Amino acid sequence: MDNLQKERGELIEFSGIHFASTYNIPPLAARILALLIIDGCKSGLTFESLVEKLSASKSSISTNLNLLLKMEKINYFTIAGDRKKYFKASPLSERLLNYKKMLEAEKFLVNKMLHYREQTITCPQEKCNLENVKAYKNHIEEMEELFVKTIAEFKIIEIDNNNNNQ
Amino acid sequence: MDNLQKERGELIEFSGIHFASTYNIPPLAARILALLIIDGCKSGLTFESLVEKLSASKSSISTNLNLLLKMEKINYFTIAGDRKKYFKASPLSERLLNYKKMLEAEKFLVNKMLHYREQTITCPQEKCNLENVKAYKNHIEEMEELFVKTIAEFKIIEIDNNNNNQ
DNA sequence: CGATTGGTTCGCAAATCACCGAACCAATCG
DNA sequence: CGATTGGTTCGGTGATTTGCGAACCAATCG
Repeated sequence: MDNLQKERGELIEFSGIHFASTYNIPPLAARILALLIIDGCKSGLTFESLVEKLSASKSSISTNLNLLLKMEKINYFTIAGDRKKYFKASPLSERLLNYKKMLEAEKFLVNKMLHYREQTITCPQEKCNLENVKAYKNHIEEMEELFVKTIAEFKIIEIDNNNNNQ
Repeated sequence: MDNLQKERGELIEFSGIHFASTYNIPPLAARILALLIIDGCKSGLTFESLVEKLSASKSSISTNLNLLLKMEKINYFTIAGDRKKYFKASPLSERLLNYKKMLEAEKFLVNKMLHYREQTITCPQEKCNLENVKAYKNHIEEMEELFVKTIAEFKIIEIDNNNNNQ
């Protein structure tokens, strides 16, 4: 019981650090995201509860919530006759999309590199280098395929889950 | 000819931005890395030439070179009877390793999350959530396999290339 | 109407970062 | 030996980031 609380604390802390560095977001935004993933999965968390749980100011919570919304890392829903917004983390499939975007950036770069290299081959060593870049590009494309496949699978699971819970 | 120079410039600029954000390194470090990938692939670049080409101070170049060395994004070799160090970007397989590390961090997180969730199931919706996380974990493991496979393939190509060029 | 609630916006202050110049060190050269 | 070369270390500074409080706004309540 007490142990579970400790586990929860560590989970939030670690998630926070992880999100801050991989998504390049401020620490508080990362902590909000972590909290929404861990505690907000059922019914979402309100603005107020985030202010309390993270003991941060209203302004900081507001700014960082809007940042996360714009990044589509979170979303919110409302209840009729209730002025509050209930925030939730985006489904896991969104997280996969993020990695996919990183791959796309890498692919774009590799393509540019390839185009440049093709025009500047002057010695056998550079030819090897070219082959290397081509192999790297191949790998990225393989990864991309796997991603597209998995994201599709995932979306189905998530829709299914949603239907079961309504 | 002139066009090629323009392409080179754009390539360096874009690579710089990409590396700075995906590796979380200072702009200058990112530009050094970009330059080493594009110009340094043959015979490496010296400290001096980096200072000139990037028109940065010796101290900044020194600091950022050491950062990149520590991160294993670059390496250097020396030539007998020459005090200079020749810096090169690490082979592409190193870049794959970086993505693998990110996956590992994500896996670690998901495992923690899973362990916590298993202890806190109280309603059917949470059960769905658990299934979701498990599916996500599966995906990560699939990706990891693909990585291990490709990195191995890559290492072979690289060793091969090296032998051909000696 | 005024009071309350839920949330935003706007400076501002503290902390951190990125880069610089100058002084410095260690190895080699003449 | 002193001069030069290749590179490091240190203190500082301007720019950026992160979070805060206070004032504010818009919607609802009594």
